[in-house]
Amino acid sequence: MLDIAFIRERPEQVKEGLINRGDSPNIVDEVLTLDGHRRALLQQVEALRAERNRVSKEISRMRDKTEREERIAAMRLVGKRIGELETRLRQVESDLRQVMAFLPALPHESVPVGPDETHNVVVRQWGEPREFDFEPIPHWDLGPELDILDFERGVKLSGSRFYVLKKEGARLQRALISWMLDVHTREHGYTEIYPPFVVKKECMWTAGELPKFAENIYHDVEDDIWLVPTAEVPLTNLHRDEILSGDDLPLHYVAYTACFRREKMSAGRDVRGIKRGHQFDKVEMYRITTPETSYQALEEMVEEALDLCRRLGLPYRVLELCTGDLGFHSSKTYDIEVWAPGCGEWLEVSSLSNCESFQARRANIRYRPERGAKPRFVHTLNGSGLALPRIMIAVLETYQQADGSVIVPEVLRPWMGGIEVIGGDQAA
RNA sequence: GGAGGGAUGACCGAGUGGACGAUGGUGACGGUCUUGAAAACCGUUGUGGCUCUCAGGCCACCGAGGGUUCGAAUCCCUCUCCCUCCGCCA
Repeated sequence: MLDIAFIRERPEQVKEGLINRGDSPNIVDEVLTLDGHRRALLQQVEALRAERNRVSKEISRMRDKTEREERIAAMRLVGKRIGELETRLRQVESDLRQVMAFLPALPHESVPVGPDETHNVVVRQWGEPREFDFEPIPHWDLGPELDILDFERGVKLSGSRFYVLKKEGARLQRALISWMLDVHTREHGYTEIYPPFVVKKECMWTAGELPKFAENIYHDVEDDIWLVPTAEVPLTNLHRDEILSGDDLPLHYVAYTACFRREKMSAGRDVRGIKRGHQFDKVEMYRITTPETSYQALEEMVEEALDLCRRLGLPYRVLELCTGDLGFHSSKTYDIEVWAPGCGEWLEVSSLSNCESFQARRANIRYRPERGAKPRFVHTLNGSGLALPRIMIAVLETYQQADGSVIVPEVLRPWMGGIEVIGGDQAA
């Protein structure tokens, strides 16, 4: 959600941001028109309410019965008028809220301007893709051959885009999750959170998922409860409607959740393998900061996510998303991609965003810089640290051997019960 | 699932139609006193909106949303959440 006062004062700047994103700027004029109506009505209503308040107090003190009756009759008319105006005001306010809800976050000035993902900029790169002396095979062949990944039974249970992990496959995922959580909590200073995996509709709206992305989220109609598409949703809502003390900031949270997405937008794409399932696991980093420190925090989060990739020995590149590829609620985003030699592509394993005050406004999360000072909106940041299926793909494909076995990266072995190789002689 | 009780400011808690944005207490902050601290005493201690050069003015907010009324924290309706007891259960 954008600041209505800001839109009022700098409409051209808002329009420019929308155009750079590839959105229509017309919505700004719509907002300004509704805002004008709203304020005009509000002034009328408030003037009448002030009159009613004043006269009602007088009535309570009146002795003269006739005069009293006269005033009550007069106020009855005023009340009726107020009621009419309030009805119109409510309508205008709800229209305005509705239109505002579709306004995306404005891109930060440092974000490269461009229409689509072809204009994203590679800002960092690390590691060399491994040289193979045999033809590396994709994980959708590797997994079933090792008997750690079962697509047919996943489909039998739940339909397309579902799969079953077994044996060391399941264990590898569990090891990765535990390891990531341990690194973030012990070394990067995060507080671990285990949130609900389903939330109320309100939480989806707050996080910016609704109303725009309703068709991508599963929900239960009977209880109107929604399955989280990312841990970012419950984490954003953790401090909803709170005024934090300046001393509390910055807050660093890390949470593991399963994530559920209907993937209606990408029907038919990436159907092979575990790259894009309806259900996937993710460890999510989340920070709440002051406005002054949020961009520094974003760089730190990127570094923390890259730290994991380096320890796993996975070559990566970092993309700075251009304005046209930016997510709805983000002002600046970096994507981290690792190389998967089997399927031969860069896989997005993390997306790190500074939402500035966009979510904070929707969620009404503020902080008091110091005692007695006025509350200000916080900045919120989120980033995967990391997304499991794609890291699994990269690990399996990168560390595969000619005999079809997979070497377990050294950093993970303590979480794998000491298993060094999946398949081969040590097969469980 | 059944029965009952509740939601008021940072916290506790009073308030059942008119001077209540809200008694009182706790905490916090400032001050007096003190060598210092404590105690005691005095004072301060909300959020948002509209208007506005400033000072200020006005409006709204007592879980949420409607309604009754000249006037609602207070009465009515709907919803949400919490608690207690019983039942069921990983």
